[in-house]
Amino acid sequence: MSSIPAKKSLVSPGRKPMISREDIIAAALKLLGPSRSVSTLSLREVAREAGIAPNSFYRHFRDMDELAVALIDMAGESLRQIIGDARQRATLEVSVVQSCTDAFMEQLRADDRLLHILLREGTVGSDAFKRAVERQLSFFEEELGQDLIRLAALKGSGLCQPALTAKAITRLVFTMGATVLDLPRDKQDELAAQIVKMVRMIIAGTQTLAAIGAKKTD
Amino acid sequence: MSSIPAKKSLVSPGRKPMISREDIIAAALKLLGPSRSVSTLSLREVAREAGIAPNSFYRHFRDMDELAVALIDMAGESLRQIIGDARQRATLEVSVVQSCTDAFMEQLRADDRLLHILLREGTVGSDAFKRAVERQLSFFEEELGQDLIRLAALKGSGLCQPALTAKAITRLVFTMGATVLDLPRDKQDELAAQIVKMVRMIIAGTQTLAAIGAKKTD
DNA sequence: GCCAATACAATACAATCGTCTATACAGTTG
DNA sequence: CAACTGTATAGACGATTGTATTGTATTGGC
Repeated sequence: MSSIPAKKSLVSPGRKPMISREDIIAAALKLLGPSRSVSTLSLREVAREAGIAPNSFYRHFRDMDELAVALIDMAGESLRQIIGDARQRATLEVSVVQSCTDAFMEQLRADDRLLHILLREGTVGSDAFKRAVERQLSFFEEELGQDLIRLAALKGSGLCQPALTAKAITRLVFTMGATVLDLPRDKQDELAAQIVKMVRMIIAGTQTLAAIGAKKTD
Repeated sequence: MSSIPAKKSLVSPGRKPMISREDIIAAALKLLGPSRSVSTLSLREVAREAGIAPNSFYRHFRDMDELAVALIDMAGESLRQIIGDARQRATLEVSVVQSCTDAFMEQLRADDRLLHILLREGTVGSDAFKRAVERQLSFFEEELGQDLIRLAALKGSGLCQPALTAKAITRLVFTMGATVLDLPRDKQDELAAQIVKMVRMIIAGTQTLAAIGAKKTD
């Protein structure tokens, strides 16, 4: 992506920046929590937390919306990294599904603020914000779709509309994940188990439909 | 459920109310839209729209939060009514799934503000608000679960964990519905078709898993 | 007709918001 | 050294927020 002060001379005369984009992002993250969403953050509040004057915010972001989009992009990249790792750790013993959902739930429980944002704020906020969330979700769907195809080929099981299946799984897991965040610790495991079952249900469904479709075309 | 001035003398001397709870709710609904969520509404704004002084708002609601919960409850009841009708209209020709999702999508397209709220604001807002949404969703799941059981008995097909299946379908349809709201008219039908397929996928999955489970216990 | 109860309006308050202008500071460059 | 330049700050503006207080209009029962 591109940082805001796009035009930057090779040497930079003038006062050294006291604060970076990342510092502001960190400050914003510190303010966020289970009962505090990005859309309720004010510019002044973030600036206060970052220890800068309200106006200094503008040196790094055009407005709060741009900060929000930056947060979403970070969240998406972070989670894809995590899931990517989990994918590679998956063996023939531990299924990809189990491995990935485990990683997902672990990250949920780690109270990852970035993940919070990605899960729960896709439906409110500015258009730019919603589009950013949608983009990250579609990245996920794409990767998951590839996974499903690979998995089906490996196991020789059918696969009905991989893209659609990936979309269903992604959206379902993300909403369910969002509700997990509001649950007390002791109920989280229960819901986590439910999520895994739901995913298996969808996968079983796509395989069954594929089998029926194949039979019909015989 | 209960109006705010709970203590009401049997006889009521005094000025007649010029405005009702419902008027305020109507004003709030008029302000809402695709790019305006309940959580961004201010008390003054609603009062202005309703044509009353800011303070008069308190005669009917304790705060904006209570208004929001009232909206959610209305939305839930409304949609359940609609789906209930669709359920009864379903014949052997037109499946319950098709009939209900059709009714759902039709309501979506009708730009029903109440439905907007229910779909997209479950993850932000106050605890009371989130709990209200969660409650309405669980009502849905309950009814859908009964439907699934009836359907399975009728068709003689298996059914693996009806409650879980109902939950998966409900959550998936609701999130997908929320993304439909942000789509241009011409893409909505496409996504609507996808949703139906996803639901069929889950149902196929639950039946398959039930069959496997039955075979195992043989 | 009067009284008490009620509903609403008017005004005001402190707090917060985003943003504008002007200014002080810290480096680099000549 | 002085001049320039980009950074950060200070202060203020107008707007808006939720709410407390106070006042006024209207109604029904006596």
